[in-house]
Amino acid sequence: MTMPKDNPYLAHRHPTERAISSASTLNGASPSSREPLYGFVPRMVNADQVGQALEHDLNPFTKQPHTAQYKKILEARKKLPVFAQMTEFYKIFNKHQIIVMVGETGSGKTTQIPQFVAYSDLPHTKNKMVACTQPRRVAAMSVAKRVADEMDVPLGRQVGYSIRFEDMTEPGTTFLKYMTDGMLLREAMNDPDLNRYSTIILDEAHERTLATDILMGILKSLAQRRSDLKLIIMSATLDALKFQKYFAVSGGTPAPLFKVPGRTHPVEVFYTQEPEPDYVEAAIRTVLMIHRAEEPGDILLFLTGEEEIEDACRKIKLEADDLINSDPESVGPLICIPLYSSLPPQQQQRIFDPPPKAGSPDGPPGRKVVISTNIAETSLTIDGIVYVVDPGFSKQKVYNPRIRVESLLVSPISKASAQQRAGRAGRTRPGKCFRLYTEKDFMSELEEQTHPEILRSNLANTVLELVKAGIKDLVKFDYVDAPAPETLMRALELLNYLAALDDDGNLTALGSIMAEFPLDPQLSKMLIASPEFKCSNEILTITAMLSVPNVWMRPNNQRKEADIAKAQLTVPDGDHLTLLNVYNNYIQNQYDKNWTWNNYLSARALMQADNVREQLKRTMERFEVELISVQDQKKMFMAIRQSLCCGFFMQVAHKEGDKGNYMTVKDNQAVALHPSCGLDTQPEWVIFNEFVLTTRPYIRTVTDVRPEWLLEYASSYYDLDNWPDSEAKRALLRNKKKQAGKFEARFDQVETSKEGGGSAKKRKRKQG
DNA sequence: GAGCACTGC
Repeated sequence: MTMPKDNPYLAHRHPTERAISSASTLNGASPSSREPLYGFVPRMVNADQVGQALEHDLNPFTKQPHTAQYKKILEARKKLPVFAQMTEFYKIFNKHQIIVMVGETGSGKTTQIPQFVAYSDLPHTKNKMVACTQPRRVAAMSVAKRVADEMDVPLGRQVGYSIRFEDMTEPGTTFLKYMTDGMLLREAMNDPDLNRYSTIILDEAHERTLATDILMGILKSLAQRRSDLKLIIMSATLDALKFQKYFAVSGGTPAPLFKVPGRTHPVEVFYTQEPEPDYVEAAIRTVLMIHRAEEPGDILLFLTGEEEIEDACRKIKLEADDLINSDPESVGPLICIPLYSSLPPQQQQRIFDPPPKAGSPDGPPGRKVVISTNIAETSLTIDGIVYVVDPGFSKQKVYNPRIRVESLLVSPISKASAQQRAGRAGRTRPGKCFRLYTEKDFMSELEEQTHPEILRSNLANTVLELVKAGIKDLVKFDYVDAPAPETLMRALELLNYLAALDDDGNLTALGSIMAEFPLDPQLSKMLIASPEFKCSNEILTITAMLSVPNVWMRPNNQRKEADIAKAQLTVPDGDHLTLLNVYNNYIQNQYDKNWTWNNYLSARALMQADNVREQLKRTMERFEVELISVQDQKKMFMAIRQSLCCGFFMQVAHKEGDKGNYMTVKDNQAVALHPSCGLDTQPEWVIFNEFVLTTRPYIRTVTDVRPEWLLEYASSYYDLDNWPDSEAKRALLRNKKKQAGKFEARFDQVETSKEGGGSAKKRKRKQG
């Protein structure tokens, strides 16, 4: 094995390595007056040494005396299961490059392991960092805050975090960094050797997010190039062996396992005798049964989506009120709290409200029921839950590479998911979990694990990031679970049509810039092309608006009012232009929350759009993508519609017949304009942002375009010779012929007419 | 004449 010359950890293999010494202390000084890290040799540190350093009066990283708060927190840390196994941890960590760690809920792994590593790596002495990734922003933030407190340092100095829109680190000072997995993946794209890190810890690896999966592949091969880099993969029990095998050393010996027990209470699991035909009805019945018959304690019910949840809330409330009225002596009051991601944060906070008080001083106590999507399975923990009701379903993303469509399907959950749900009942005391399916179905029908995201996603973005990170052969890339070859093919094909990759699959100059934008490739292509049409300011806004959740609110009881408000802001030429108009009005109204409220718009989504817009703007400036606008509105609208064609030429539909039926070009999928579409006519050609499969196939966020733009700005895709026959193809061929005729006619006339004259006429015709 | 599971850059 060859060692890189600048390997800072090679030193300890040589007698010249020096342990940290205390220049200021005299011989014979007592241990506590020495440097706290006196005698520490990087990666040969043991638990006794660390134990002493933790008890030292001085903070080894700030050289300041420890505060009283530090001592108090330290006592609590010592009670964590992971703390008791520090000796074992250092034995394994010092000896191996890659380790897999299993630590159940409550073990303290996320806060403690990175600190243990820091005491061994001593990254601050080598200008390195220890990184710990998290799948979610809030986790990265809150854990960093906790660890900064534990280490007695201000957040953002020695301990920091890095998430999109927020870098709370100080270069040169921060040596322990919590970050989102996506953020580390971005860094790997521009610095494939990740040289600033001495150890990288992937936390929650069992969740198998797309970014964590790709990072595992990248880090596995990086570990071979950088023998000084250590990796820790932290996961739940069920997946540990899979990761141990994946990270096996060259001889085939699995990576070593470091295991720490959790600290949770037992949960008793019950199954139904027979399968339940209607899981929502069964769930409501079970909640009421618990409320009537079980000891005090809050209930968590898992359902699949907003509508189901709101519906169940109403029904449970009604039934519970009936129960109380008929039997106030034995049934206490009950509140139902819905929980899903599109709820405003303020309403999400309600899950932490205490349960209602007893109706009378001697009456039965109240109970809280939280009805939640999967958000309560991983992202949010609610204390005080004693009963979990699990119907066994969730909405899951599925990707069909054949028609290039991602959609959401209600599907049975996995065993791992069911276990996670049950565990939510045992966080504060022993609990019960009611599964609304039979034990036999649990054993034989449920998959062991939820399919990793990489198998359920469109990979266009990921492929571009990987190519940018220098990974040449994506088919041979060492995936933990390899995606379907067709998924990769579809991604490569799209990137090639967008000119991000050349015909040999090499990154083009354009593709290299596209990869820098945190966007789908269609959007980044459109954005980069837009200065040519002199509307990059507007395309920037539209791109930001397309990158955030839906801005339109439509409350159940105010649909009519919401639709009227929306009509006021609608631009009939296309939904993309409407999005631009909404954003501009939002700015003109100075980000006014009342204005958004009165217009049935989501203030949260608009704020997010503004935030995204700023970030994208900075990237544009960095790569000198010019920011310009044409003043004339007619010209501007035309330019925007042309820019759209540069990115979304593969998402075009052609009207067939006069009944409003559309057919996507090339794929020939029958679709209809989504009812939310604001077009005042049914144009022959439209470009759409997304295809959604609900009650029928719809295209959503749609704008009127002209076929000649498609032929001109996406000539390689619209190479009609290779197309199967279709109405769209014949219409395109007719248009081509017409354009050629016009061109010749213009030649004959000598006098050329100005561009735009014809379009004004067309608009008049349309409106008249 | 609809509906956004959940993350992330």
